[in-house]
Parts: sequence; C-alpha cells; structure tokens
Amino acid sequence: MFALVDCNNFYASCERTFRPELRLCPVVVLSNNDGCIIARSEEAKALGIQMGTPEFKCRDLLKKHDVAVFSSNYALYGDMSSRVMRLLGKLAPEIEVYSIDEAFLDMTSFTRFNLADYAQHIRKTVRLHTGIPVCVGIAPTKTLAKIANRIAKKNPEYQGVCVLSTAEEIQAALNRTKVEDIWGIGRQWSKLLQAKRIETAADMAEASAPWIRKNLHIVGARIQAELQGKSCLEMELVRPAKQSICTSRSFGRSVSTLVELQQAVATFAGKCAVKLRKENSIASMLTVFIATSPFDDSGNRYWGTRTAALPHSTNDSRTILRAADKILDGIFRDGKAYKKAGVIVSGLVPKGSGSKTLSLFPEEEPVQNERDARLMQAMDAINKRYGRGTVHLAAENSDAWKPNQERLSSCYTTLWNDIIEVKV
DNA sequence: TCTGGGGTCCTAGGACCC
DNA sequence: TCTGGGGTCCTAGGACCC
Repeated sequence: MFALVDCNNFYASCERTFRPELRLCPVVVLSNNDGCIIARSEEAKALGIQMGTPEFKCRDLLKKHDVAVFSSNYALYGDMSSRVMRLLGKLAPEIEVYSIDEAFLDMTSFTRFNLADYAQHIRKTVRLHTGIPVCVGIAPTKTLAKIANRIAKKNPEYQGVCVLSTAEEIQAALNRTKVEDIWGIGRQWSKLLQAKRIETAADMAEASAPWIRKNLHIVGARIQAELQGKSCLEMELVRPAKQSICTSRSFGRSVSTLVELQQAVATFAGKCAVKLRKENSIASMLTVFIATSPFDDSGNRYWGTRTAALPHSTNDSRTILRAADKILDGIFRDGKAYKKAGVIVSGLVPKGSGSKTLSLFPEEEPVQNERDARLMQAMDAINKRYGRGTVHLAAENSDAWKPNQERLSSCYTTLWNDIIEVKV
C-alpha cells in the first residue's frame, strides 16, 4: 500500500502559517516577476480565481475582496517543505519525496493497523509541528493513491483522508474520477481519450489495452495497469542525479542592449554553476536562450537559442560564464525587446565518475587542478556563511533586469533579521 | 503597462556501424 | 524489373509532472 501525502495549497499555507490573522482570508501567491497566480487558498478558489491567471487580469477582483497577495518566496517554501518531509520520514519506514509539497510513504507494513486512523495521525502531526494542512490518500498503487488523495481533498466529509483498499472502494473511486484528473493524463491525451468515449478512470481501466498501448505508448499502458490495481511504479527512495539544470528568468522590464543581456546571462550561468557544484556534478554542454515576449504582436518576436559543447566537462563558474557569453554573442540580435533569458547545463555526470571525455589534444586540456576546485569551494563556503552573492564574478550583475517582487514576505525560517520582524 | 520556472520520459527518424 | 538484415547512437519534438 502507498500513501500519498499532499500539502493543501502549499505556498498559500506557508504564507498563512506566519500570518495567522489571514487564516480565514483569501490568500494568493504569484509566480516569479509577480506575473501569474500559482497558489490559492480555499477562500480564493471560492472567489473564482483560476490557477495561472495573470495578476493584472484579476486585479480588480483581488482588490474588491481584499485578497492577501504575496510574491513567491522560495526560500520560505523550500525550508517549510524540508520540515514537512523530515516529519513524514519519521512516520513511515520509507519515503519518496515526489515534489516540494508531496511525498509517497510505504504503508505496506501498516496494513494490519487501521490505515485511516494512522493517516489522521499523520495529518495531526504535520499540522501541529509545521502549521501546514495536508491530505492523505492510501491505495495499492501510486496512481490510485493519487486518486484517493484527490477525493480526500475535494470532499470535506472525508476529513482529509481517503483509503481505497477493497475492490468496491476502488471501483467507486474510478467511477467518480474524470479521465483528465488521472495522474499522467494531460490535456492532449484527455482530448484523445474523450473522443474515444473514454471519460472516467473506470472507462480507462476497462479500455482496450492494445489501443492504449498504441496511442498512449508505454506510459499510458502503465497508467492503465495501475488503475487496475497492478503496481508498476515503485518507490524511488533516492533522488536520481539530475540530467540537466536550468536557470531562467523573465525580466522586470524589457532589455535591449547586449551589455544588459550579458549581465543577465552571466548571472544565470553563475547560478547554474553553483547548482552543479551542489549536485557534485560536472556538465559537458551549455545552452543559452534569449527571448522577446511571447505576447508581443508587433511582429518583432524572437527566440534565440544555441547549444555548444563546453571545452571540457566542468562545474567551474569561470569556464561556464565564458562559454555562455560566447554563445550569447552568436544569438544576440539588435533592436529586440528582450523579456527573458536562460542558461541550461546538460550532459551531466557525477564529478570524478571516471566517465570523463578526454581531449584529443591533451596540450589544450586546461589544468583543472586542485587550486581551481578549491577556489570554487571557497566561493561557495563564503556565500553559504555570509549570504548568497557575498562574492561573485564581476560579470554577474542583476541591476538592469531584476524581476518584480513587490509583495515578498519575510524569510521567517532562514534569516535571523527576518525572524525578528514576526509580529506576536 | 502587465502573462513563471524547472524538470522527466518516450518516440520517431536520421545517421552511422558491420 | 530486381538490390539484406540487424543493430546503436543522437536529436528534435511532444507529452507529461509540480
């Protein structure tokens, strides 16, 4: 048996934990650059505010109903997430952290107990220790646990817990779940399935297996098996090493000069290098992209992207910044109003894994020696101790393109100076 | 005026090998 | 007219997730 524990309206709940006076008020959280609504409290959902709506399109509604609006504060959400996950890790023998606000727990050894009671215990414990409300779904496969969780979340009479253990319970749950609400079925596939009169999860479980295999491929076939109670997706106890790392941002305003883009790209490249070192990986390839607004109808849209091999696999900020700058030179076009840029490092392998690609011309091989590695270590250590950005390469500069973040809450759990501001 | 960011997996097709 | 069989690797694009 798998349990899926999912935090309710996670980002909104994090904000609310430190602003208890908002506990009955509608709360929303905006995406980076204060662009779209990406989290809503139940009260905000009740007002008809849709997920992903641009903030400017519902500004009047937000104002009219006195909605508390927050910029996204990932330092806070990340820290709250690890607190929740640490607790969950103590409540089950095995845990898979699936996303910032969800985890699967292995309930196999709990089946001789009352699973619903234990799920309530999980909810109460997490709520008491972190302030975050969660729902729990329990079932014989991960896909069914997702369905159980959804039912627990949407129906208050379940009090946050839904256990599917008998065939009858599973069938009833499948009947009431629409095909587009199944984990792994997105917009395109729902359209395809609905056209075939496959409208509920129950329909999908009974559908022709060869047809599913042909049209939804192996991924769809697995989902179907999981709906039938045959578990195909195992617990992943250790997070697999990342295959690529991306840092990208929309700009707070349009940027048109090469100099400003160079600063942005250098900053993103620097962040990628830091993330690489945190993963203890090195990258062999680098992609840079720059883009105008996709909503620009003036006919001057542009999407420039290029990938190049790094001179050698590395996680050294200096090498990566230099390579990124060179790529940028190649894709920059004059006279465009750029709104976004990004850097992706790929071809990742664990550092010192032995799978290093050697140069055909060893004399060109830079002396990637101990000293370089120690320099990067020292940079990271200083920034860890004294705060991000205390030391950085000169090319990194975020003045021009900074995203908007007008309604940022405090970093209540990670910065001493911010903790003092909590009102009692 | 104003529209997010960061990932994974799978398939098809092209290029290559013997 | 007619022209084999069995593979691998890489990339782009499409689907999905949070």
